Amino acid sequence: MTTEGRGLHVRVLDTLGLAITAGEYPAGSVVRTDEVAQRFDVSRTVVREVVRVLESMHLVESRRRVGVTVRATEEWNVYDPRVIRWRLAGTDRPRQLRSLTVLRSAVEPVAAALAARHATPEQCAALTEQALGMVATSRGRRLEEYLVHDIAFHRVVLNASGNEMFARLGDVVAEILTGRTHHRVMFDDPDPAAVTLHVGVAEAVREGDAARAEELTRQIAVGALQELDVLAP
Amino acid sequence: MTTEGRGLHVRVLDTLGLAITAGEYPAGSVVRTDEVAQRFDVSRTVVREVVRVLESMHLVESRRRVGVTVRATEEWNVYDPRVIRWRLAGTDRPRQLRSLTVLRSAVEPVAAALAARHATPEQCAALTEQALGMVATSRGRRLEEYLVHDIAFHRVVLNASGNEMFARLGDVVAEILTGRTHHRVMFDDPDPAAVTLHVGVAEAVREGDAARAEELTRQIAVGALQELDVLAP
DNA sequence: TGTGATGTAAACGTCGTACTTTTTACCGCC
DNA sequence: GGCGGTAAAAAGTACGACGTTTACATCACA
Repeated sequence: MTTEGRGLHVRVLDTLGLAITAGEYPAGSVVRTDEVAQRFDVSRTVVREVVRVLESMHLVESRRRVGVTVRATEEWNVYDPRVIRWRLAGTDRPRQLRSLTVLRSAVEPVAAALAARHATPEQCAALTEQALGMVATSRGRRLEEYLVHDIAFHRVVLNASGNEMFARLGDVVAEILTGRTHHRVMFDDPDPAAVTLHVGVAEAVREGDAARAEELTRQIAVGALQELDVLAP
Repeated sequence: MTTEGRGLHVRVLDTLGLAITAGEYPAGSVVRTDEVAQRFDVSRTVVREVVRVLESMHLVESRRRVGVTVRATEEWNVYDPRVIRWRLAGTDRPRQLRSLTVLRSAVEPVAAALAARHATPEQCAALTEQALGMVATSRGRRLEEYLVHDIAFHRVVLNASGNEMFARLGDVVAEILTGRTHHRVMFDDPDPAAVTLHVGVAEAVREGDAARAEELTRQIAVGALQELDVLAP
């Protein structure tokens, strides 16, 4: 996540956002735009645009005569992809990972059930293809390849559900899975049971068996939650 | 939702956001900042801040030499509270309401189960109080009062789940319930079965019966979905 | 005639400054 | 000690200038 990219204000935004979500500025603390401008060596115009974006994420609140005050965590727009990225990159990554995994465990089973009803033939094919890919790469330390299929699989399910709110969680799931792979001991292959479950979901969706798709996905979710308990008690 | 409120840029933001989410600007169409500035009679500075916010919501994309282009619906940050508000106020309100209700039906049962485990005594008390309030106002065209208790009830459940992602959906649920009440024929009282279910959830949470809390909440969700089918086939 | 290099202008990006508005805090007066 | 007015601090807004990128057209050359 290099932040040097084009756009002067992106650098400031990323740095500030990361710092705030990491808790470097406790709730209620104030920042003055002039200070920020000076610190980053940019014009006040740029800072103001950054503040506007931070404000739209409910991370801060800008008030005259007092400055830009950091809001309490409970007010943040925690569904904003950028906020999620910042928090996953910050200090309370474990907590965040747990929250998101719980969300997954609630949403994905329902999404799978809907997918079983609405998936197009193309989506069914894609699902099977990704499941097979997972099988093929599930042994022999091919974790990176496995990850790609895993992410693609869950994305297809969420998209096939036909619900846009579900579909937009694809990035979150991708982030979670990526994080899990990269933070785990890289020597052990994926759980064979999980692989089987994925194949089963693909089957169930293809056959239009909503109940089974939901149940199998629920088992996948349970596995993900248990895994979290093992890693972070 | 008057938009005249303090802040010159809020007016522009609200107007533009509403127009975009309402589909007045098809995906790919371009807007020029100078045009907007002239149209709203504000400086380009203000427009640029608005564009930044719109950009952070993934509603638009700003590129040099071409202008501000509207993104496809699939790219929007549909979890942003403001985007939700705009869409609920716009033309595809029914579609949006359905998406959100499905999301609710996935999340709330799990949240209720978690609440049964984690709710504090205070939260249990609040839950019972709101449920009783629903009972008390469930007859005699007291829909507005009923609505207040209904919203408070679901908020407490989501908060008591202890999961911040769930907790942040409180506003969404409030929006849905409000919309339902105000768009329905105002003569019929709430479904008595739903009231009973709420009382049951409060009970189950208080007793720590996660399974029952989940099941009852699921029934509430099913009811909400069926209601949608009746209103918008 | 087709293809590639080149130039140009259009739009956003950034900056600095000046001025306005709101809100807080302080000070003096009753 | 309370009350009101005034001053200052900080964000809000405006404007004008210049920088930067890049789509598009034009032209040269094969």
